[in-house]
Amino acid sequence: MIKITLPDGSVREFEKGTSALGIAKSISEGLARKVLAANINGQVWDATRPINDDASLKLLTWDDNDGKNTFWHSSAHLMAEAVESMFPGVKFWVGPPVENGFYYDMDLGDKKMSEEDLAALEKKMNELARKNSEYLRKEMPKADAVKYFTDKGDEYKLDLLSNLNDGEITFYSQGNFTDLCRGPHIPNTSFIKAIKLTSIAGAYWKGDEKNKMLTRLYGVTFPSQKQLDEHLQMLEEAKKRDHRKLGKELGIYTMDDDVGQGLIMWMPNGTVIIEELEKLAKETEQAAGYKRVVTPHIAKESMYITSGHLPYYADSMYPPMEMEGEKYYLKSMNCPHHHKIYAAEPKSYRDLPYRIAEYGTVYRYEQSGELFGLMRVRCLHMNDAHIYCTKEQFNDEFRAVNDMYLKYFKIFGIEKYVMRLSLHSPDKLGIKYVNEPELWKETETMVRNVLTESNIPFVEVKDEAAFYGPKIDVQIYSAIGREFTLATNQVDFSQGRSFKLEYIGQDNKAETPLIIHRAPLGTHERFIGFLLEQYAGKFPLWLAPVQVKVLPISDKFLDYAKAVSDKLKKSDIRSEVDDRHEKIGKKIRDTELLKVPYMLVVGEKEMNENKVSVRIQGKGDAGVRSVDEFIADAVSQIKERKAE
RNA sequence: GCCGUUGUAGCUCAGUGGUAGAGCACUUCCUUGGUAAGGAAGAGGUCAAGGGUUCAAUUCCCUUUAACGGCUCCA
Repeated sequence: MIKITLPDGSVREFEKGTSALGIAKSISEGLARKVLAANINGQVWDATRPINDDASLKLLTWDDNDGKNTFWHSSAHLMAEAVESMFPGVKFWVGPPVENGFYYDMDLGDKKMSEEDLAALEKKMNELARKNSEYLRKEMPKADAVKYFTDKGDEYKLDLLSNLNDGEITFYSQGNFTDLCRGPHIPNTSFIKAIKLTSIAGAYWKGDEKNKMLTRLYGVTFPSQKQLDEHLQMLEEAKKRDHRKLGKELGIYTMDDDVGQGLIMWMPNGTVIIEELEKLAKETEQAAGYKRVVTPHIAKESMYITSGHLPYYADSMYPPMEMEGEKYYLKSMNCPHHHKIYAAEPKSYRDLPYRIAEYGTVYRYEQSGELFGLMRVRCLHMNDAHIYCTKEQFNDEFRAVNDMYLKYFKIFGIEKYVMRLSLHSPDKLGIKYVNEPELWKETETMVRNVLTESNIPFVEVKDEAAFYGPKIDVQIYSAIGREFTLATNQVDFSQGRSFKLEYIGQDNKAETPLIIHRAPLGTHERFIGFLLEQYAGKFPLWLAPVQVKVLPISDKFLDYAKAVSDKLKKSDIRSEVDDRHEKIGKKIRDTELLKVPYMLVVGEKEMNENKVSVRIQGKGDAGVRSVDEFIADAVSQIKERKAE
């Protein structure tokens, strides 16, 4: 007999060699039908695998992440079985679960798979799933496994094997499919009730662009059709929030082939938002002791050699223009220009911290395949600033920048983000990172300490630093789930020396300042793209391009509507009149769809009493009020930058 | 940059080897209507661009270009 400790702490005895599934059955049949896998002593196991020693056990179902991942991993095997039956000779690489489903990478040889094959593959998978095939685990000596794949001519699995030790080799089979696999898997294929293959894509083998491109097939499965339907419904909803769709519908921005890829043209509505954001940034930065500067869009090659950017980023800069024997580059960052401003006048320690800010326009030649709506573009406007400070001042300065982020996040109601401490990778010193191991260590510790002291939760990621120092990135997710860096706060211990920046210390000796690069509002492009999705196009009053639309009941009240609108404009409220010859229902509908926060309906009653009938976007009729009352209220909401 | 898909009216999308269609938007007219779509008429397209096959190409093939889904990259 063995002793099994359950999650509630109770200990029960079972026959040696019983499985998690057997234990589930002893509790209830209903539970047993839901068990996908089990956590045994902290490790995820097959629910059917015999347990031979005392253990702690947690049964895993769809509601556990590990259970769900096991389900999707097993689905990937089922998909592979279907692919193998339709594409004989296919060689498989790996097929892991991912956030919303699973994929399998494969080499189809000279065969091609197109989206038309997906329906047939789904059908095949459904057939195979209904066979209730069990997932069978088999251990094998490494030598046998190597022989098996050598005979098969499968270089991919041989590559996987080369990283495994003897005694660790396990195979799983279901139906006619056998795969080298660590497992675990669900008990049998009948659990997989609803299947959707979502897309075909290319993916470099081992994620390295020098390697062969494999075919990656994505899918998602569920234990019931209802869950799949809900999932698909959710994806549809997410698409409605996509900033590219909303940006077009709301007249925020446009792009044009004649202008060029990734070059955003801000339309009047988008420009209003830009100006509001800049106003916020200027107020905030002025209060925090920043001075504003303005710098040109181009600079000579020599500056980017000094800065050290050219060797690292030449590929993603627009090629240089030649003028009178000099090469000029469009700037892809503002820092070098700002360093020149720092250097323009001698500095004493009394001048530090020296903080200069600019909404700088930079150009980056991003790879064409990476361009993505407003989130990844080639011309961007950065909420940039550089702080030059002493080592002693660093902590306070860096922390003040973090506080500024958090203040902004509160204004915009940003709650779903991840703070990422991005560190260097020691093996890439001198290649991707400046070769200063000691300074890296020192500054990384400084940054980590600021985060810890401020009680800000964060994750640490290696090999994501800037070439000149570690940084904190704020990671957000687009409506369709893509990850982006929204804002960034970086330490730079390198460029100060490259530019020979100095200040005279108390001891009358020249010192090099530390530099903080920061962009709490990121770029206009990415930030507004993010806001569009965050608000689903329903901007709070202070940001809304059109804040109020006055809707006359009929043309007879057009003059009154215009008078009301003019009065609003005098109080700096962005107001328009709907002067079309349409019925009020139509005007309301169209204004609702444009997500204008307030509609003021005016007819005979309102005109006679100098009032307006207020309607709130998405909420409906909010009653009659005097014009002055409405204005006072709106102005205070705008001034406070109220979230709603 | 790489793999795959797509490109038809301002927008969303049908359709076809014999020089194109809907809804919305737009223009004009009728209607002056009280809280999410009033009616009628009209205008609008080198069917992404270039080349090829064909008696004939928007449709089939090739190249280019752009967008989209991924991969790689992201100071």
